[in-house]
Amino acid sequence: MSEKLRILLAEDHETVREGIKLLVNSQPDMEVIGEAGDGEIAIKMAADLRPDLLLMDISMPTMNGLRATKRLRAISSTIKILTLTRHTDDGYLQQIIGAGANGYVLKQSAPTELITAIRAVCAGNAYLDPALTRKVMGGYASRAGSLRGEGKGDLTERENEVLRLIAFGYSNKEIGAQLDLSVKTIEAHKSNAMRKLGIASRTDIVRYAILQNWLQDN
Amino acid sequence: MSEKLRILLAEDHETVREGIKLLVNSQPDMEVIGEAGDGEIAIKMAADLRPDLLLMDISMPTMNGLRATKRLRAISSTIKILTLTRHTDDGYLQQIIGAGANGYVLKQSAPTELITAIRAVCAGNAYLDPALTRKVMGGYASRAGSLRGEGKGDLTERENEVLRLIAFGYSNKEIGAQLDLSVKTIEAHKSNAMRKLGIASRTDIVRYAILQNWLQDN
DNA sequence: TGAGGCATAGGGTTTTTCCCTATTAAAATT
DNA sequence: AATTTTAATAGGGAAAAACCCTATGCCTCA
Repeated sequence: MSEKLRILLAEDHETVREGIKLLVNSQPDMEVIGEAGDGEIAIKMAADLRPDLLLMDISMPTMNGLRATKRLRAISSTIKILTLTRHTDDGYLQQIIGAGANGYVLKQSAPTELITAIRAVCAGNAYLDPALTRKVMGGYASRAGSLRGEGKGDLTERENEVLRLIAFGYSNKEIGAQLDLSVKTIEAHKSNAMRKLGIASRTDIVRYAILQNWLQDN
Repeated sequence: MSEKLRILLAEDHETVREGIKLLVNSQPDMEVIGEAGDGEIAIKMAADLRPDLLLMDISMPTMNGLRATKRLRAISSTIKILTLTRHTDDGYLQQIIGAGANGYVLKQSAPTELITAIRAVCAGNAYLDPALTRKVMGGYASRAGSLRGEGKGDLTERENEVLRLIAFGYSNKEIGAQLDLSVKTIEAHKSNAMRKLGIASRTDIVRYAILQNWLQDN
């Protein structure tokens, strides 16, 4: 019990990041050894610095936390991943846990929650924000098995791109113009993506986009 | 130069709030004298504690920062208001300044930015995040006069309702069914709202909805 | 080497949106 | 009190967009 827990911090809002850093560093047994403002940089730094734990915001530009989690898991299975998020949605939780995260803390929660979570995860436990535990207990566990493994096949880059633009309010035609593709191609991507996600309406696309954090300011 | 600057902090994410508090309190000439997780509570506390400055997140539940700013201005014209936000959009900036805020800092900016802003605003200056200054200089100043005062008339309840549902991906027909109105009525509300806002496309509606924080998770 | 996923796109039908106009009631202005 | 403006409702008809079905190269992987 001599060394401090070495923590890598990935969060795109600098002010928030600084706050978390101060909080973590105020703990006697923890230390922030690096910071990244983006998922891509985060995994590079993780590969390099080999932290005990990567504390990561789920919604970051370029590479979001979900993809970054998968990517890092492919590189290392020992580095712990604790995700920090605003989302209380079950589906999202499912995804991130499935991707190999060790814990999930809400930004809304008390700072002590975060510290507790870091300790728990570093000790080898899974940590779920108490506000979410109930949800998970109530039904999701049963479905978890079926989701793990095959999942509902990931969308391709193009499909994601198209859905994102649709959610933003662009028409298929406008998207076609923007990507220099025929409207028909856009329609096909849209339709395939929706089939894959098992959704059927424009509102479902928007809902999906919200969960993916595509509809933030910019 | 004896007393510390007394700061009231309004921000709904507790982790973020704690971070900012640590940051502010780490300054020798500043002190967080109260915290609120919601706009309504914030103005009550402000009336009570009479802080030098209210540092407020624009996007909070119940009463958002924009409304809270207007409300507080009606109570006191001496308490400084510094808004903290993720939004870089000009229109929003316009609104919040118009409502009587003294400064506007982006969450993305460096923590020192925030500290600088607090000092500037408390000294009686207006403070705009450098990342935004250029935008304001480039064209908005000219339009500002016309906007101030009559503004682009607020939307009615119905109009807001319709725009919100449109942003969520519902078709005019679906909205009509939901509100038990004719499609034609929905079309009219939509069209009027867009004219009032000076916007022309579906994407503008989505952008507006994002700024209104209508498209958050739930 | 063949099965399936991916990216691309056309044809034709159905659905939705857009533009203009209209009625009534309530609110603001003069 | 009379007039003007705004809000909420809605129709008709033209234009645009979305939807459903089908199709073609191109890879990859078993």
